[in-house]
Amino acid sequence: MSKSEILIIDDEPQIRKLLEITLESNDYRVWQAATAKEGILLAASHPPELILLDLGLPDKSGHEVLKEIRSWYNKSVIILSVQNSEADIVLALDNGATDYLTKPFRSAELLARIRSAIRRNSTINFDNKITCGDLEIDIPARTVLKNKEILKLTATEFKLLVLFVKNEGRVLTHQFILKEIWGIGSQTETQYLRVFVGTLRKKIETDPNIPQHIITQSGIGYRFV
Amino acid sequence: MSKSEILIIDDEPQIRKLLEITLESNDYRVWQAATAKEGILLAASHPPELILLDLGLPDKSGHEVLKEIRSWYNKSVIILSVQNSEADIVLALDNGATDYLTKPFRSAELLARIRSAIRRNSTINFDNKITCGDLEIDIPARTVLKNKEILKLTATEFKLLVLFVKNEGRVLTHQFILKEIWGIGSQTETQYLRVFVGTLRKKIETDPNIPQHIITQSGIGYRFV
DNA sequence: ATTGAAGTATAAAGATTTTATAAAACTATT
DNA sequence: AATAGTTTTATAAAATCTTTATACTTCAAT
Repeated sequence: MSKSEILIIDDEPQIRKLLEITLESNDYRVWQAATAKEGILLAASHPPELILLDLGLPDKSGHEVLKEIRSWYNKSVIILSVQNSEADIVLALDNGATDYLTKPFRSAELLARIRSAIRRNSTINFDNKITCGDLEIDIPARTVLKNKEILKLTATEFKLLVLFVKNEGRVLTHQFILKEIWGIGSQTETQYLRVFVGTLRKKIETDPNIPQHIITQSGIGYRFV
Repeated sequence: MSKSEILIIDDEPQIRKLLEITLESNDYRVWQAATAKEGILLAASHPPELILLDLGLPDKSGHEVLKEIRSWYNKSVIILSVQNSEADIVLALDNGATDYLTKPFRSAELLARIRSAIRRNSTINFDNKITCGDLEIDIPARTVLKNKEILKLTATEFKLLVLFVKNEGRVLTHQFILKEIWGIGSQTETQYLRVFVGTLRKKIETDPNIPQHIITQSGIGYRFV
């Protein structure tokens, strides 16, 4: 297996050097950029497995870089930020960052988070057609087939199903699902979710009384299998 | 590989000598201190892989030494104490001790505890996926696999398991666990803990009557291995 | 060896929380 | 106004947590 490639976008040479040494001695192939412009170019010309992005760049804010990159790059991006910049971190996570590290960081932690982020890459499925047992979901066409029969789902039901399918196997908390489907501000309306899980089960489960796809985790949320 | 260094802080010369002989013949490099002051200085100037700390020191209580050391030292500290001093042991464990031994101790047990404590140093885990023998725990996905089979845990059982796993090898006192899971205010409800350890054992242990993972430390708490 | 005390394990009853479901009320679209 | 879809409300059922009761285990003192 070839080495995983990591792109570092950070303007501080010492940090880049430190990261380079740590990563190369752990068998990663490292690319470096000192400016936002350079970083975006490198990421585009040579998409790496993972990007380490400093938020404090000289020519353009890290947030802008993240947004730009995210329009075509869908692997992991870990944010590097100084301490006490929680607002920055929250913004970055909302813009699609995978994880974050605050400087100074211990190399054990850095490496663990990188491993975890890269592991996640391989499970992100951006295919437009997803098959899950007897279900077949075509996201752009907005159609769902169960045993080759077309199902009629409402907009919300479809969004919910796509969210479940994209996170197959994971337990999604009520909060998370509500945030994703209804937006922040509706995170306490657990009852919406119950109603829609109910209608979705009626359509996708062979026996809605014994759900095989949408599993309840009482007190936490749901898991799709 | 160089020898692991162990610092002994104990005022009794016979005990120090006994420990020295046992440890050096098992390929450890031994440092010694007879007083609290000396011990703290040595630990600071030359941080060892492990500290063996006697609670009954002449100049300062072992508890104070532990607190002081813990502000900068994050490797394992094993407490040496006389028998029937459970209150002392509980206090020390809550102050961050890793494990304890009551004098007189058998050298086989001493060595086993030391090996386990040193192993712990290197496996402090920032990773999100943790493997523990036949158990696989994915914290963000909130899933637990036993021999690749998914286990269904309730919210409280999962919290408890995560706490145990994150402190693998450490002795956790009842008080500490109750505080972490049920919050301060429930620290006297040891019975809750007994019930939940029982249900958790039923799910994660191959034979709940002979627990291999959650070990009872009578009068003190539990240890996860 | 027997007893008693302290600590532990387990089952099960009771209380509480969470979930599922139906249905009513509301909203937007045609 | 009819329709489809969403948001609320109400309530029964299920799951989980708390509490109680009881039995077991360990170990020191008689």
